[in-house]
Amino acid sequence: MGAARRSREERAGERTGTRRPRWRRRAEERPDEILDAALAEFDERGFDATRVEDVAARAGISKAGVYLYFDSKEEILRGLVEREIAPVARRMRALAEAGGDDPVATLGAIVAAMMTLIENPRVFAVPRLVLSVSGRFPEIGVHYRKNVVEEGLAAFSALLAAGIEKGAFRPVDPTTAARAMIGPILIHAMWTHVLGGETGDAPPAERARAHVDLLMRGLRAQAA
Amino acid sequence: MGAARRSREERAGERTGTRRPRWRRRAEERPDEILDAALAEFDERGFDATRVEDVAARAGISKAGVYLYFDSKEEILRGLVEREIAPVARRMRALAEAGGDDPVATLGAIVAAMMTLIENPRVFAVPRLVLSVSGRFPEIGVHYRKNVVEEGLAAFSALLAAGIEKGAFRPVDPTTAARAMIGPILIHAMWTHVLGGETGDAPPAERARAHVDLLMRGLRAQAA
Amino acid sequence: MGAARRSREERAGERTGTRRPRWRRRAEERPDEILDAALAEFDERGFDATRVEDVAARAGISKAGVYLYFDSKEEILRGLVEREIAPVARRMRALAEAGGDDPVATLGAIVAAMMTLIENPRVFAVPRLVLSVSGRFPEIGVHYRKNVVEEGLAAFSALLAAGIEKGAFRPVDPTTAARAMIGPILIHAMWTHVLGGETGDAPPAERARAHVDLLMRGLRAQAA
Amino acid sequence: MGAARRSREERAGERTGTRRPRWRRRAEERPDEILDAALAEFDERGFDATRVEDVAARAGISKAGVYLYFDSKEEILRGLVEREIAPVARRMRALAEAGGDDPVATLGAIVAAMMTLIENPRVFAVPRLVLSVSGRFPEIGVHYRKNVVEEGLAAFSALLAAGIEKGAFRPVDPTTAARAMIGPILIHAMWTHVLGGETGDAPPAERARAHVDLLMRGLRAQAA
DNA sequence: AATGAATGAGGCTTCATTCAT
DNA sequence: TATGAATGAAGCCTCATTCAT
Repeated sequence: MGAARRSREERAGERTGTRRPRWRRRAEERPDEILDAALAEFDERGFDATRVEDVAARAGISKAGVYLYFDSKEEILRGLVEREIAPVARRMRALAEAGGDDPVATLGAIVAAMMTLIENPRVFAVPRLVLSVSGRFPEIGVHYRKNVVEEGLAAFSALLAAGIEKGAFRPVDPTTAARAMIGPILIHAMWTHVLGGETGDAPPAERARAHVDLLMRGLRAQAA
Repeated sequence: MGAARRSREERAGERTGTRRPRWRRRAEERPDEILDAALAEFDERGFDATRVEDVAARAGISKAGVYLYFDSKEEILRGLVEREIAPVARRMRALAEAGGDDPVATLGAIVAAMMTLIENPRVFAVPRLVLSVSGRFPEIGVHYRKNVVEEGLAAFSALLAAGIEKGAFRPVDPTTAARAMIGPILIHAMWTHVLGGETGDAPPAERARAHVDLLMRGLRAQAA
Repeated sequence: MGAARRSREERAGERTGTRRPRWRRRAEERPDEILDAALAEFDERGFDATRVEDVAARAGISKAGVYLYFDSKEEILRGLVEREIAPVARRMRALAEAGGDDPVATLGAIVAAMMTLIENPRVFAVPRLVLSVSGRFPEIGVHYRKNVVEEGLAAFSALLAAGIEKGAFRPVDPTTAARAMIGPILIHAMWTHVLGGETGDAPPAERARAHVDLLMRGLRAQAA
Repeated sequence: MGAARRSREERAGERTGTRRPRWRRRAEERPDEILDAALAEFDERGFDATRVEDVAARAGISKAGVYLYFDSKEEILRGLVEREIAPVARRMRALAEAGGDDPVATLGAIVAAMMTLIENPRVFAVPRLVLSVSGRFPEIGVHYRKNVVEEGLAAFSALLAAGIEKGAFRPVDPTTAARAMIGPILIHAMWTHVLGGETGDAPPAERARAHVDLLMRGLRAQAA
C-alpha cells in the first residue's frame, strides 16, 4: 500500500510538474528521518535503553508519529538494519568483480578504503548495533552475516583466488587470508569506537599501509 | 549489604567448634552463583533485557535475595566484569614474560591457545557483554580496554619485540603485528558466537595453524 | 487523491446539465452511511472497542471524514440510537391504537411479528447496544426506556385493557401480562444473538404459537 | 504453583496454631478482593471504560499489585466470570433435583426467589457484564450460556416435566414454559438496573405472585 | 539470610481528534 | 467535501527496588 501510495503521488507529480505539498514530501522522507534518528540514538544508548520518544524527538516528530511509519520499536530496528545493510551488501558484491590487473594493488586499496571508511562512527554504528542486538534477535545477526560478512569474505576470497591464479599470491587458503585482512581492521574500529581507545594511533592511511605491507609479505608469491 | 557480609565473616572467625548452619555455607558462595547466573543471562538476552528476576531464578534464589549481595542490577554487571576480567588480565601480564627461547614457536602456541579458548562460549561471553554495554557504561569499556586489550597487545608486542631483537622477526611495527595476530581470532569468534555462523569451518587447531603460518611468513626474518 | 476524485465528479456533473456534483449527493447520504457502519461495528465489538477508524473504513471514507458529519464518537452513538429508535417508537405508539375486534388474534399476531422481527440481528443490535452503553450514558438508557420500552408496554397494556373490557381477557394486571408476553421473546433473542446459542430451536413462527398459546390460556376469560 | 504455595502455608498454619502473618493472609484474599473491585467497577463503567487503576484503587492496592494476581485486564474479566458463575451453576443444577411433592408450590417459590434475588444489583451485575462483553469475548458468552442459562432452563424443564407427569401441569412444551417463567423476570431486572426505570412497581414478592399466578393459570391441568 | 508481597516510575502503544492542503 | 499527516492524552503492562516478616 505504501508502494501504491507512492506511485499515485508520482503520477500526480508528473502531471502537475514539480509542486507537491510540503507535508506529502515529508511523509515520504519521514521513514528515513526516523531511521536516521534511530541509528543515532541506538548507537548512543543501545536499543533497549533508547525510548521511542528519544527517536521521535530526534526525528522532530511526536511519539505517536513514529507509529505512523513503523509498527513497533522492534520494526524500527529491523527497518534500520535492512536499510543500512542493503548498500553495503551491494558494494561487497561489486567488490568481488573488482579484481583489476594488479591484485596486490587492488587488495591494498580496498583495505585502505575500509580502514578509512570504518573510522567513520556512522559507518561503524551498524555492525556495532547488530552485534549488540543479535542475542535477542538472532535473525538480525544472521541477516547481517549472510549479506555483509559472508559477501565480504567471498569478495576477498575471489580477489585472492584471482591473485593466486595470476601467480601474484602464494596458494594460501582464501578464507584464512580474508580473515587476516579484515580482522585487524575491525579490531581497531572496536578499539576506537567501542572501548574508548584514544587514537594516539597513526592515521588510518598509514595504519593500512603497515597492515597491508605485513600481510602482503605473507601473501606474495615472491617474498621481498 | 556491606554490613551483612561483614558480620558473616566475623562469625566465620568463630568457626572452630561452633555451629555453622548449612545455609551459611551457601551464603559465601551466593555472590559467585549470582554472577554466574548473571553472565549466562546477560549473554543470552543482553543486560537490559535481562530482568533481575531472571538472574535470581537461574541462581536459585528469590528476586529479593539478589539484593542482599548486590545493591543494584548495575552493580551485578560491574561485579561480573570485574570478576571475569581479573584472571584474564593476570594471564595477559604473565604472557608478556613468557618469551621463551623460540619466539616463533611461542607466538604460534599462544595464538593456537587463544583460538581454542575463545571457541568456548563462556569465555567469549565477557568481551561480548562488554562490547554491548560499553555504550552506556563507558568506564566498563575503558576498564576492559586497559586491563585486557592493552595488556594483551602489550604482551604480544613484547613477544614480538623480543623476537625482533633476537633476529627471529623482521623489524615490523609491534602493534600492527599484534593486531594482525589477534584480529582474525576475534573475527572468527564473532562469526561463530554472535552471528550464528555454522562452523563448517576447520577445527580451531587447524585454523590456528593456517593463520599463524600465513602471519609468520610476513613476520619471519627469513622467508621459508 | 481528493483532486482526482473531484475531477471525476465534475465530469459527472456535466452529464446532467445542471451542476450538482455527485459528491454532494453522497454528502447527503453520508451521515446515514456512517451510522450504518457504526451500528454494524458497535454491534460486533461494542462501542468502546470500536475505533472511529473502523467505522470510517466500513463507511468507505477516511477517518477525518467522519468528523465532517459528527462532532465526536459519542455523537455517532447518540445519533445512531436516535435514528434507530424513532421508527420503533412510532410503531409502538401505532400499536396502541391497533386493537381490532379480536384482541386475542391481535395480540397473537403482534407477538408472532415481534418474534420474527427480532430474529433479525440488525434489529436486535439496537437494544443490545443500548444495554451495553447504558451504564456509561444513562440518558441513552432512559431515552430507550421512555420511547421504546414504556411505549411498548403501554401499547400492550392498552391492548390488554381493551381485551379485558371486551370480556375477552380475565382482569389481570396489564403490566404483568405485558411483561409475560415480551420477556420470553427477548430472552430467546439474547440466547440466540448474544450467547451464541445454536438455534436447534423451532422456527420463530412455531415458537410464537407455543408461547402465545401458553399465555392465552392464562389470559382468556374462558379456559379453552 | 499457587496450589503449592497455599499448601505450604496451610501446613505452616497447622504447625503454629492460628497465627499467620497479616500479609500472607492478604495474599490469599487479594484475588477475591480484586475480583470484587472489578465487578463493581465493570458494572459501573463497563469493561472497556474501566481502567486497571480503578480496580486497583477500589481493591486498595497499587496498579502493579493487580498484576501479581492476574496476567492482564482480560484475565481479571475471565476470572471474575468464572468465579461468579460457578456457584450459580451449582445452584441451578441443585434446582433440577428440588422437585418436591407440590410442583406448583415449588415453581412458585423458585420464581419468587429469583425475582427477589435478581433485584440485588450485585447479582444482576454478572449477566449484565456477560451480555456487554460477549461480543468481544464470545467464549464468555458461551460459558455463561452453558453453565447458567442452559442449566437453568434444564432445571425448570425438569421441574415442569415432573409436574406434568404428576398431572399437576398440562402437557406443555417445557422449554417454552421455562422461558415464559424466566423471561419476565429478566425483563424487569433490566428495566430496573439497566434502563433506569424507577421502581414505581410493586415489590418483588407481589410481582412474583402476579407473575406466577398468571403463568399457573396457563399451566395447571385444571383451569381454576 | 531469605523471601513473598508490594509499588513507583516509566516505557510502549493506541486512539479520538485536529490541521493543512 | 475530503483526506493524509500529525499529536496529546491516556491506558496497559513491566520491572528494579523496598519492606515486613
